[in-house]
Amino acid sequence: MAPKAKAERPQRKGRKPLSTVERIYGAIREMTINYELKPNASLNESELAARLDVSRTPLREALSRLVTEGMLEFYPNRGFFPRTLDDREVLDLYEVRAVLEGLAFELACVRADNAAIGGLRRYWESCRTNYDSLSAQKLALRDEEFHVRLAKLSENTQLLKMLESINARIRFIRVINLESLGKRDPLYDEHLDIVAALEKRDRKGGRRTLEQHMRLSVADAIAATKEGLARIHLRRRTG
Amino acid sequence: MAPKAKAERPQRKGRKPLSTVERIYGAIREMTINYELKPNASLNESELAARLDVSRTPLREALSRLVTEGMLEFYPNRGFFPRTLDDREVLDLYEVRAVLEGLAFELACVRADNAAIGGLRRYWESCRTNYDSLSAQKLALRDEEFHVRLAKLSENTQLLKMLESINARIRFIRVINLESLGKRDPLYDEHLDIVAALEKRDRKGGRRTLEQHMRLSVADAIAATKEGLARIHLRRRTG
DNA sequence: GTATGCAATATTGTGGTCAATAAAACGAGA
DNA sequence: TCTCGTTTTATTGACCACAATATTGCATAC
Repeated sequence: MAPKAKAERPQRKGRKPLSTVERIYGAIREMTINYELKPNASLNESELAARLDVSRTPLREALSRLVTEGMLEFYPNRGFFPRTLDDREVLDLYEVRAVLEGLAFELACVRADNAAIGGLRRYWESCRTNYDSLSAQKLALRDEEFHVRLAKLSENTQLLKMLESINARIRFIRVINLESLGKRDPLYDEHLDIVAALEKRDRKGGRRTLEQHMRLSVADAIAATKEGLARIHLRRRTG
Repeated sequence: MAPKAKAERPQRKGRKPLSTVERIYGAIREMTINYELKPNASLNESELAARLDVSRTPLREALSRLVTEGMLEFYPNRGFFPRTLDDREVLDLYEVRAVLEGLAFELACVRADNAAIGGLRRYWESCRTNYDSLSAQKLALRDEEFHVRLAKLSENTQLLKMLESINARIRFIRVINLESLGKRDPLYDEHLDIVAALEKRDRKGGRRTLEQHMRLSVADAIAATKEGLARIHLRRRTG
């Protein structure tokens, strides 16, 4: 008999069944993003497995995924190491992020229709409510959401994925940065400026505004990582 | 006694011990890059494990790594699926790649010293030998090497990693593209132009040249993926 | 001939076990 | 008290077995 066809790919994500591995992958990802796992020290697989109530096999699969994502490092026979926080890496990521956002903006100028742009504007204007009393944490999430929505307008899936990955890795720093921000209005207005440029399809101008907006000074990066490390250390003491 | 310190991170990669997982990870990565695994069909873990002479446990860890890298897709209870080849994704990756290369170039203009730039020039000039008789495969590798070296001059590790990842994913397409190239001199000369711009620290001009150089037309992308799919299909019959 | 439900088969998911390796603790000698 | 080498302990590496799930094959009904 002729060889029978193998199983073809299932229909793309109707609804997610969410396996064990994917569940704990998300959980561990959140932990590393928030530096709840000691950076720079090997993490104990058995301990973590027990905490998550799974065995080491699926745990290691989840950890493996995080390796290529840059969340963890892996040393043979030594184990998985949560990433450390250093200003070189932060600066590097900021540089890449700025240029990717710039690309997203330019593509959005070309590809997004007015309705979609209107949606972005409405989203950000709706964030005006209680804006000044928001915690830095919440503000960071809304800011991130704004940028994600902008990126979606580019209609470039790969670009979106990379930006989301970078955003996750620098979220901790972003929060610290926003906390130290005295006045928040500039940030709010800059987003509106970006939307305005988008509406005018002003690729060059908008991109300039955006990349300006996303820049992180070396001094700020160093200060933020210093503060971040201190906070991680403190958290450890207090429990 | 005070709580003792946990194991700190080992000295950064003196030489790599290369564990089993990392070994097969690289092997499978190559296979997917070259589409030696049926795209769009679930791959059989037991079979592949036997072929690589390992058990399923380390195999699945390696496969998991490739998921976040975009090389494989994972569907719970269905298994791992080698990625398919579609022109939307190819175009997306090309767009991102162009802008990242542009960034690398600009950073290199600022950060690379003359000696390093000289090294890049010498590397590419050394590629002149037998240039026209090189296989598309070999040419693609040298081209990729050139771009990697350029990216290294940016001194941005994250950027370098992302570019390497993207390059791997589009290598197959690159080769097809290079094959259909009638005359190769333009490509060779463009690289020299880029080096020249770098030597002159001409950020804007060089970036323009570079992004021009890296562009892929929609038509070419469609043609290349079509050809690619045909080739994969053909290989299956004959091989 | 097509469809539907059930049985048989194949494949993935996960826990357990033990070997290999690294880290820690210990002890002898200087 | 420090250093070096040895023993002990802890942790990771990987195979296997079986459970959970999906896929295929088959038979019966319409």
